[in-house]
Amino acid sequence: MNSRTAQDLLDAHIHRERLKHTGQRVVVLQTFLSAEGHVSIDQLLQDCRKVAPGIGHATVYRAMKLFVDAGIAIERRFQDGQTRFEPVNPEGHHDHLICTVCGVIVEFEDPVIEERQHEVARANGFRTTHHRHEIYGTCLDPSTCARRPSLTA
Amino acid sequence: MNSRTAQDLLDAHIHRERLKHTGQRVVVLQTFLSAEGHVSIDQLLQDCRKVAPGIGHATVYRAMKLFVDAGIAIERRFQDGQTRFEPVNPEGHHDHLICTVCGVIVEFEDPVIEERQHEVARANGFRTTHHRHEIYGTCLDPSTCARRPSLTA
DNA sequence: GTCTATGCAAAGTATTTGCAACGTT
DNA sequence: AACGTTGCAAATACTTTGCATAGAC
Repeated sequence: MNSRTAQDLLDAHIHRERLKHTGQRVVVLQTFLSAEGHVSIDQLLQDCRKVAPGIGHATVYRAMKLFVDAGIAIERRFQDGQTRFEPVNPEGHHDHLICTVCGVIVEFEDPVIEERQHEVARANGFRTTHHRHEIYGTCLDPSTCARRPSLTA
Repeated sequence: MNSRTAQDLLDAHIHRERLKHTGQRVVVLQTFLSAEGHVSIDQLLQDCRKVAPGIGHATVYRAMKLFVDAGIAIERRFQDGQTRFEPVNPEGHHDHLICTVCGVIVEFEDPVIEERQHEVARANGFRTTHHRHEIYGTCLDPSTCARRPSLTA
């Protein structure tokens, strides 16, 4: 999602809910959009403080919740205990491949799996709303893998 | 997994690691095995206390970690913040369908999806070790769905 | 007797909430 | 002026850890 769309979605949501525009929300939004996907609150807070030193952690939590409501961000929880956020992708969702050694997160999307999930749900008397699919493994190329910092470090 | 196998695995692990057999571990193991899958620590603690009133929560946490190490239990985290445990299934793993209204958790296993995951991983230069796949949706049958207590309630 | 396990309380994480001061409209 | 927002601190929820005592071997 580009900065333009995100800002429009936020404006619309703020107007709809009778909320207010604030400097902090602009900072959190810009920081969030310029971070590479899958940012943790902690990382986000640190980055925001480079621009707005006085910003509090509760503000970042509250802003991210607002962005989720506004349709700008998606909340993700992997296995490391921290909630991470990524920008909504208007062209559709994707799932994740995660290396347990170096922590790199790769996005994927597979129509066969998507299709099959709906069939499985239907066969069990469910209507699918969303899903979570994470494949854990290790990078086959040790040279690039070993150099990246681990997710759990 | 039956009680017999679980006990054997635990005995083996205890012997291997030079640990000790204790009454509490027996209680937690029996309680865990007789609970239907996906028990939370909290539920487990309450159930254990029916049999052994003095048992502490730390003991249950420690016992479950031990069972995971022994290959008896698997740790699962769904979206509700609590860690849940289920017995290891020796015939292979399965994934989950979860109703967001009533909270019922149904297990599924689909060879097409399994196969496809490995291909996706390979295509991205990964070797799969494990994965997590949860499909969220709603029960199509409202009569059974509405009667069950919600996961998030 | 040695060394692990237990129960309690305290500490640690991640996140949420109460509240007075502040900023937006 | 009215009301949502902020930053702080306190509260909450879940899990882990320190420590003295109890129990297994």
